[in-house]
Amino acid sequence: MKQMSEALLGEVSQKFKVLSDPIRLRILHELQAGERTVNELVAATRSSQPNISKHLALLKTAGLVHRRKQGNQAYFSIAAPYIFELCDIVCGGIAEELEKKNQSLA
Amino acid sequence: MKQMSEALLGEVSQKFKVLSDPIRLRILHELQAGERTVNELVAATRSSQPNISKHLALLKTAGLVHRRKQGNQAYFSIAAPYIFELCDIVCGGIAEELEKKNQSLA
DNA sequence: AGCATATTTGACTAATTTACCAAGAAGAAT
DNA sequence: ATTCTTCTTGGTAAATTAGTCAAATATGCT
Repeated sequence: MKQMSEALLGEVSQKFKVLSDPIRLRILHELQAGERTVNELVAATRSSQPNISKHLALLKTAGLVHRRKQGNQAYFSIAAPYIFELCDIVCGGIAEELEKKNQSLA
Repeated sequence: MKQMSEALLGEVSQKFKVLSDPIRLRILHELQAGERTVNELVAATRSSQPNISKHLALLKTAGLVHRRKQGNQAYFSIAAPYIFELCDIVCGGIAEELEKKNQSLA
C-alpha cells in the first residue's frame, strides 16, 4: 500500500461500514446464491420488511448490490463480488485467532 | 462461503466495524511501515492524544494490533496482517467503480 | 375504478459511536 | 519527593445509525 489520501481512506472506511452490520452480511450471503426479491430476503433474515428495505437501499447506495424492478417486485443481486473475498479473509482471521486461543489453553 | 451461523456473522461484522473509521485506517496504515508509539501516531493523524489512545484500545481489543510497553512508551504494531489484503481489495473495488463512472461519461 | 400485493419513505425513538475535556496512573528524570 | 512525559480512563455532549410504525407509491388484478 502506498501513500493513502485522506479522501481514499474515507471511501474505504465507508465500504467497511456498510459491511459492519450482521443483517446486511446476511442479506449479501443470501444473495450469493442468486438474485432475490425483498420478501425473500425478509424471510431469510426474520427482520421487518421496512428494515430490510432500508438496508437494501444502503447497500445499493454503496454500490454493493444491484436492483432490478420487474412488475410488482424488486430483484436484488450482488454488484461487487469482491465482498465475498473480504468475508473469507476475515473468517480466516477469526479461525486463526480461535486456534491460537485453543493452543494457549492446552 | 458455506452456511453462515448468526454468531460468525456477528463476529465478521464486528471486524468490519473496527475497520470502518478513517482514523483507525490511518493508524493501521502508519503501522504498516513498522512499530510506532502513541505519540508518533498522534503526529501522523493530527488528532488528539486521548482520541488516538481510545482508537488504539479498540484496535487492540479487536485483535488487530499488538501492544508492547517499554519504559514510558507504548509501542503498537500490526497483529493481523490480513487487514492490508482487505484494504487492497476494497481499493481495487473503488478504482473499478471510478473507471466505470468515467466510461459512462465518455 | 377499486382492491390487493410489493416495496419505499418519513417521522420518531432508542442505542451506538465519536470526540473532547479533565483527571488519573505509570515510569523516568532531576 | 516532585516534576515531567507518555499514555489511559471516565464523564459527557453531539452525531450517526438501527429499528418501528404508519403512510405513500407503484404495479397487477378483477
